[in-house]
Amino acid sequence: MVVETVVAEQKKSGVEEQLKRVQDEFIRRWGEMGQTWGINRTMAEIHALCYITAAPQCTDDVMERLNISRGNASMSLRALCDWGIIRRYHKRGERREYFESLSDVWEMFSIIAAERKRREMDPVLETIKKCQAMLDENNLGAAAKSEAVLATRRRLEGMEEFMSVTNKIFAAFISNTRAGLNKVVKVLLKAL
Amino acid sequence: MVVETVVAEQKKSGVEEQLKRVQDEFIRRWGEMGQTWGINRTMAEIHALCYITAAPQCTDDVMERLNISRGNASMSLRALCDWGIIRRYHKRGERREYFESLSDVWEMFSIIAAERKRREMDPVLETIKKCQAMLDENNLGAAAKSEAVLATRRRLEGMEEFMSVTNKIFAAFISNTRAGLNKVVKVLLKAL
DNA sequence: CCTATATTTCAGTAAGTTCTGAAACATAGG
DNA sequence: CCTATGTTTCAGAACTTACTGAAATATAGG
Repeated sequence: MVVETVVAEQKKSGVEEQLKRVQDEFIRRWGEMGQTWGINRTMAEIHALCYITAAPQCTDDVMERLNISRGNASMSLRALCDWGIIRRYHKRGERREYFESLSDVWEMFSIIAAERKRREMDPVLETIKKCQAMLDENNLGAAAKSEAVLATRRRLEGMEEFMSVTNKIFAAFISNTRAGLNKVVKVLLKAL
Repeated sequence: MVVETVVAEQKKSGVEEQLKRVQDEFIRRWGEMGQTWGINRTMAEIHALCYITAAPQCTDDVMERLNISRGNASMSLRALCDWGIIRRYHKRGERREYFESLSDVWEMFSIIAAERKRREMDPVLETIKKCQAMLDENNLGAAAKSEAVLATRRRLEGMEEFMSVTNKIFAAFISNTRAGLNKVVKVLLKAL
């Protein structure tokens, strides 16, 4: 009886350890990826932790698991909430706040894509348009036909075409639900 | 006659100034965008300069135009060549080296996408697969059915599905020519 | 109102990155 | 072989970003 309990506990602990190793592996890789996409390592790691554990984590959980200070945890959690890819979660009767990740990866991607489109792609398109206006015949008169001006115009057009197509693709992803996205992806993969 | 020449020169100089303003605008914006996508500002600016001028630039051109040191210019130009989005260009009878940007934006994007897929997305997929293996029934026995393990598996699967679809889309873009890409994009945009 | 607990803020510091400038290197042409 | 011209490298400086730890703030519950 006693022996059985011990064995069961060992088994359980073995599984938990393995689970922890799996989580650590995932968290590390996610953090590394975040960095190269312009999200800082710690924020990416916190998000990975919330996502992979599939359970609300409190500030102390995050601090202990990732070995970071309270200040850092607090600020990074807030930033992730601002992005909208984790949410505050209140446990009844508990004082402290918990945080949980969205569970749908497609939804997270949509949120991130929307924000990056707005902050980084839209301004580029705007700049291209502005540059084109600056080279308009109205502004430049006959000189608008000079080879240098024409060459610049061609370059601006090449970039504009690319950016506006990319922008449309992003916009489509953003405005679609999971189901819609699946359809899109299916169509796309068949066409390729 | 003399007067006419002067007027012509003034006009020309006006156009050149305007062209320079356009280029500066484009370069600035491109540099800003690069930063948030994990490419440093200077490298992005050098690339923008080569692209928008549509003419081979030498090291001194780059240094003067962007106000950077010779060392920085040299190293950044090399890095851009390594990426493959600008190329060395030898002018007959000239000692110094020039650099020109690829002219096709879609081709540049393909090159960048290929590299980022290889360096950042493939490792994540690999890690997910590894994590899944670590939670296999073979490794964990009966405990593989515990709720915690099942929840983790579901999260890994969600991420795997997303990453492998994204990966396929990237792969398709990478392996296609300009014409192929256009077709893909058309199909996609119609489906949305 | 007070205490215990939880959270946020922020000045200072650590870590990381980008850049400069000068020296070393490379080479074409005399 | 020497000089003139151009390129690369790299140690250290300048700058930027991320993090800590402690103090300030907030608030539930007695």
